[in-house]
Amino acid sequence: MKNDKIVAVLNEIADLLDIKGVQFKPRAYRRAAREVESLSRDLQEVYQDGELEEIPAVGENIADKIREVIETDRLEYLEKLKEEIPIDPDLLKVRNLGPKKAKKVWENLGVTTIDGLEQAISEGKIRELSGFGKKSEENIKKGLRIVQKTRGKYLISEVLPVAERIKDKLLEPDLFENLRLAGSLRRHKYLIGDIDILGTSSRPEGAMDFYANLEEVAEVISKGETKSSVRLENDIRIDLRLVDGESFGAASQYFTGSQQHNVRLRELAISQGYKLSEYGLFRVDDEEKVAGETEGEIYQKLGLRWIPPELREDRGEIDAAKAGTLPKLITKGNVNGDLHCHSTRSGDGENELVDLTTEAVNRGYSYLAVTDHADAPGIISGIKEEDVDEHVEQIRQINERYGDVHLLAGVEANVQPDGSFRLSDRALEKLDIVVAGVHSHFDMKEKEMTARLLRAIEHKEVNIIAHPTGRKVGERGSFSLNWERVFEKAKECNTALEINSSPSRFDLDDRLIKGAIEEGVKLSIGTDSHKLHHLDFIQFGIYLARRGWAQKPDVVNTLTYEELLSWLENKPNT
DNA sequence: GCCGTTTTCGGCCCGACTGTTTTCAGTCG
Repeated sequence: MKNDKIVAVLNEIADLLDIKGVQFKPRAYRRAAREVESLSRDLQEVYQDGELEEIPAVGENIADKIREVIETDRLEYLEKLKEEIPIDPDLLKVRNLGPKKAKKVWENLGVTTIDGLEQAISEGKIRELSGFGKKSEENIKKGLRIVQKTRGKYLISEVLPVAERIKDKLLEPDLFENLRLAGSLRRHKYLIGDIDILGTSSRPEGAMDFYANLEEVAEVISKGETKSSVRLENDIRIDLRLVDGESFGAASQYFTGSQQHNVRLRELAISQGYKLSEYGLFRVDDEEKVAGETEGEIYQKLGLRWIPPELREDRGEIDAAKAGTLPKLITKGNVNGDLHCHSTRSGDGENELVDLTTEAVNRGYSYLAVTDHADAPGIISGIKEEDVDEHVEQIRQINERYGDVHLLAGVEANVQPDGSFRLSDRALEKLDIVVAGVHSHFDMKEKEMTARLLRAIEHKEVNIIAHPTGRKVGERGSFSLNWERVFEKAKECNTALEINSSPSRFDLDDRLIKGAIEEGVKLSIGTDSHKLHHLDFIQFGIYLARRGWAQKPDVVNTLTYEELLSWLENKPNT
């Protein structure tokens, strides 16, 4: 996909213009970058169809620049800017060093990189610059440590339990009347930068003191009466904001974000003669407050339905809220089963069938698919052709003994480089469900990889494509695929694409989910469980689905057992 | 540089905290 590259180019232009001190243009470039980022289409095709300028926030000038990058793989305008300002874009990722200060260290000290900044600090040069001092140096030094150590992001699966625990602790001594997790965590993004907590307290000073002195706190970054930030021992940062009860809704709205959503909302408020801040919605004429206690009344006063936090990304949700066409998002209660689990039959699986059954019943599931690895190169003791009968028989026996939940006999078959499978069609036919996934040869060219996956999608026994992009979070990128063709084929063949809920994968991601749904493709939420507690990952898959605007009918494991069986059998002949 | 129930020019979100500034600029969210 060219989109990522264009997004990077546009953001880099914005950064450099910021450093130059240019007004407003950086904002324009950033908005365009955001719009391109949220496209579910490949920019190459938008370009070929001559529709670049139909992308919101992309006008004549930016469209020209996108064209130049696509055609020549370079951009003269950016190259000139970089010559003029040779600052490495990574330098701006250092906290406490914004465009103005970056410009200063560059002009006065010739610093253009993170390494250069580190050296300038160690030589004591930073504190001598005008506008800088000992404290500034100290803060930049801290920022430097963070950027080098963590690159700043954590998985929701790591952060959510921490946030819940801190919130519970804060509630213990009766200092807060209200507490709510906000920010990207409330929007259920899978990567979280920091934890935002919002509260009300009649004793703000005591509340802030208690917070800053929690045993988990390693460092107090800032501390005021309404806002304090700390860093925990594990380096995660928490921002706590206190507001009055009558502003709690406005503050919830504001601190939940995203920033882009908020900017849009404020612009909408202005166009209607209002001013929106974290304190409430105010009429401009007489500064009268017209809403603020709940989020709902703010959206309502602006002529909108309340928007679920997962959708607040400026991806069309405001227009949908205006038109009353917001999706009715899938919920945990809609999910009737898990369609990707491993048992001890997979070499790397630890779940006994009996335990899986019990756990499925505990979760109120009607069915659970046992999709053990099929034999393939690199797979430890996968199911071979001659094991299939035994696998099926074992699951049938469990089903006879425990009537409360239906186990489905399945495999996770490896899609070989040519798109075929090692198990014969006869073996696959015997199974209730077949999940197919790519587990090797990740670096094929887009054309070959697309052909490989299309062949798997149209195989008459394949029901679900597992972890369709192959990416592993923080480890391996997606492989190259023509998504329009994948979506088209998946829809035509009634093959579902998986939302793999395992934190190491989170694949598909929200943007591709939205794209798939728009093309009419069915999705399946699976946990890829190898241990019993992995079954809980289903929650993260549902979060992802919600962020991708998924509704109940889009997801096959919201079907009842009978409906699911009929879906599994209803594969058109291709 | 983009955009428009403020339309083809004149706007572009808003506030808290910090530090170095002696009245406010810079950064962040």
